[in-house]
Amino acid sequence: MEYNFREVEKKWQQYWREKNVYKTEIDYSKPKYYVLDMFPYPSGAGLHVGHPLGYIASDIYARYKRQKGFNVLHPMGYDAFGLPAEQYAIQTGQHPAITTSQNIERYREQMDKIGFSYDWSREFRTCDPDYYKWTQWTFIQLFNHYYCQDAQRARPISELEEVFAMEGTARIRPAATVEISFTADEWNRKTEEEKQTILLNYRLAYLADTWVNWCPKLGTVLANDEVVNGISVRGGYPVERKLMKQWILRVSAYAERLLQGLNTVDWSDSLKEIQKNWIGKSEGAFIQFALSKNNSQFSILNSQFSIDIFTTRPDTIFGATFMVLCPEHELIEKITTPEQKKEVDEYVFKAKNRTEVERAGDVKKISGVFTGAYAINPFTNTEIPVYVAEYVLAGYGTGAIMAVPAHDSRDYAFAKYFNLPVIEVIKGGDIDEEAYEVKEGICINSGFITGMEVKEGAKVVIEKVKEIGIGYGTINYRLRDAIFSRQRYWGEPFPVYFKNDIPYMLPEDELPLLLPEVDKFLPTETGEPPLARAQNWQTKEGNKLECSTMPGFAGSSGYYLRYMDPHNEKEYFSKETNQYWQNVDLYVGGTEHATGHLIYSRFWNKFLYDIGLVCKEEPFQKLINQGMIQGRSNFVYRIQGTNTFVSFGLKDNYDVSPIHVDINIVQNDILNMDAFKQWSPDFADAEFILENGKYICGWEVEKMSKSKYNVQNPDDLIEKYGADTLRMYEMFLGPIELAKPWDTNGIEGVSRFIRKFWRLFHDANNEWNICEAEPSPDEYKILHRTIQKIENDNERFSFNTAVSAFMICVNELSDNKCNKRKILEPLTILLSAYAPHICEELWYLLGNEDSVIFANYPEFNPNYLVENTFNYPVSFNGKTRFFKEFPIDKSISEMESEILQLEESKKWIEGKVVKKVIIVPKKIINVVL
RNA sequence: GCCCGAAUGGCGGAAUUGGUAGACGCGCUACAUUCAGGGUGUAGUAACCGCACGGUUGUGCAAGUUCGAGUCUUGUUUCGGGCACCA
Repeated sequence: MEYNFREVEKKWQQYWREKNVYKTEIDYSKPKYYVLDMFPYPSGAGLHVGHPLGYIASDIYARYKRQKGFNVLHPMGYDAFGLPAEQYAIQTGQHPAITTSQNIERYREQMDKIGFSYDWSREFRTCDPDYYKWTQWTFIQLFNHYYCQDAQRARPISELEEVFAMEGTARIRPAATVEISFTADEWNRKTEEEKQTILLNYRLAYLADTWVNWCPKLGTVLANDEVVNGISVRGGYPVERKLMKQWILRVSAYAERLLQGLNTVDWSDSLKEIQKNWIGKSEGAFIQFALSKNNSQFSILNSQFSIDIFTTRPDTIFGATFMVLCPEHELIEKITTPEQKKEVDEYVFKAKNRTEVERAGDVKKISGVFTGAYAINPFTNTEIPVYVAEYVLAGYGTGAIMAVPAHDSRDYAFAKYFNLPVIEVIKGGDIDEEAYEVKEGICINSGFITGMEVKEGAKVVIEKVKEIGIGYGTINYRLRDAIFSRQRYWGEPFPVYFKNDIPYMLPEDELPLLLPEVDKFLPTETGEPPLARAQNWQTKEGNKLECSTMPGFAGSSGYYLRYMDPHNEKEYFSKETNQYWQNVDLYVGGTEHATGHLIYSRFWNKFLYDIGLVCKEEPFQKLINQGMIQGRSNFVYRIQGTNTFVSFGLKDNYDVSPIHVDINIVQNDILNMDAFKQWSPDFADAEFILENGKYICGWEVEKMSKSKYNVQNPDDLIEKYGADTLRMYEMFLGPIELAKPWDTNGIEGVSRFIRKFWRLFHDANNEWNICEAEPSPDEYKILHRTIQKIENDNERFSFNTAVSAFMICVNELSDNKCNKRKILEPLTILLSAYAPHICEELWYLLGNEDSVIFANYPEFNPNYLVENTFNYPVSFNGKTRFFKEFPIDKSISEMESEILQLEESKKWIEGKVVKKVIIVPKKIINVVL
């Protein structure tokens, strides 16, 4: 009988579900392996073929690892809080929880059809109170800790309070929002409120006024990685800058460790590079420039102020001929002279109110205004003018710079525009033409560093400023703190209440703080977030609760930990489960999370590491980025003004316009003309100009989208070809990490392979036909070459070449008409990671249901001898099967009786009667430690 | 502008350590089975010259190292990705 994939796949999926074969428990007799996919946000559109690509790869690897004797944790869940469900709720009034549940149901259905080996008993959603309780709990811990820069780790805030009471800020260096100092006496005299306000300056989760990306259309703030070119990633609305009181995570405190940690993980270089750039470490100096006392009536006042700058080029300080402040700089109003005030105020007002889009729009346009004030270059002792300009950013360094026009192109352009002096301080350039921006060379016109190499000069200048007491060498990071408040409904409520406007944490035993019901999912009339609409949104004592909710990345930052112990009601996860599962060994997902989720998660994990909750500092040991699957659109060509369509090869002879056509009515670029006529009433009476009797469509690679009619739904492909074929074809498309267009054309090849594999076990009349004879050396050779190749490919995640190897193997066996059990049986195990359904069925037909697998040494090839062997139970298609090494000098019956006497074998086989013993090459299931 | 990565037939892509380039699949061509279609099987398929034996060229482009380069070095072009007034 021909292979009936519909029946077989349904049968085994049901079997796996009913018998819970993929349920995973801690098992100290086996080494652990944790394979994780980036869990999906369940959108209304369901899965398209791009989504499962990574899931299939990780599933293959998980199954492969199980065969190798590892205890594999392979869970799945949903990132369920988020904007789309809320936007939908605003439009329709339907509660986001309902939309989310429906979408999840659809996702689950689609995933089940692909035959994944997830342990679904561990599933949870980030919107489950049982889960977000621990998101809230972690937030409280962040609030209760500060970052000690000397110890390079988080410490309890209570320790800081003790130090403050004993010796003030004199000797301690906590990471802070603003540098402040006070003595123990001053601290002890402060009121409780004042103390709490000061502590916010140090907490890892703190509340502060900050410039945020405000999206008026969405009515919420967004994190930097949620904004691209001044446009919101979700929805594509303009984003502006606004000063607001927000919860913020002090991610920047971990900048150095986030950077160093990259050296210890196995990620692609490009991904590490992205994170490195995002963290943006630069070494330089912090230097104070005193303001000149000579200018105007502010002279007395000015002597109190200095302009603090950060520079990576202290060696060029002799060329600093002016200074620039960002428009947000607090010094501006204090130093601007009356004559300049009007102009400055206007400039600052305009700059502050410009949206990010507008600002980004004219990066090249030079603008700025003189404040009337002068600073003093501490080394040349000359007065240099102070400007305000947009090209200096508030969020980086100190928001002020010393401008060295000779060696910085932006300063150069600014100096030329305002006619400011340009002093060359590094030899080699032509500063009449352009700025000479090199990082090496000889210093000139530079007082005591003249003649030195640039690097040496920088060192000497740093020593000198330190000596005078106006600065020091320092390291600056571009990584900014993460704004953690969202003015939305569908997110985790903060476990925070306010007393006299000071925030306090709820007691841990009152968690979870449940998301309240509201009448509408919109902000209130007074502009407060939706939670302000909730009845009695206050504590038992009547204190006001926080109305913002947490952002999408809150729930996804620590979800991988919860899978270890998902039903624990007392803890996030138990120490024991964390000790066993440690961290994620293999994480599979898209690069788009490089500067978002993957930074936040690492931060989250490092914090939990500091407080002793997790045993590994890095959460994801190896990471694979599956490439995006692009769409492959098909086109028909209509002759202008007619309803006649020209085939691709002839279109150049006519004046045609291309029209997207649904890829579901095109096969191998050949249009199904009848289906086309039915596709849209517009085309009902279409006529065609054909080539060789066929209508050939054109094609192009584009983003997969509904409007381009190029979305390929996995369900349709499974219906037509089966899950095993889909799984193998997605792998066959190309290297997992490469972006590639989806092209259904090749799927026939894999489908053919599956049928061919099936036919190996059957005769010409499709009757079961397996031969028990001893295989020939040539046949063994085919098998063992394949085992070797697949093992190799699996280990280096080269799934596309592995599929090729299977095809070659089956072609060769089929050429030799080889239907020998001893060849096909091991192949079935080998292929089961890729095509689990057909292999499970064949295994069953082979009569191997309750079987013991023996591994032997193939006699003909000593290369397959492996020195260290272990007797492990192996898991194959979810069922644990006993694996025992088979010495060459014993007969099968001898081994059979030996194994049946073993206590362990009875345990492993769970009381089942062992019917038979199967011999396979040991390499397939050997554990290599 | 800066930082990564890639470039191989009509197409997707192989080539694991510098050692027969083009595996495997799609598509295409021919033949067999068949009323036909589908399916299956067999043979061919980088380009050029040649009936054929065979020969020449060939991994974006230009040089170099080497007995030998798709692979290493330098320069260059194009495409993709990241960052983007980051001082």
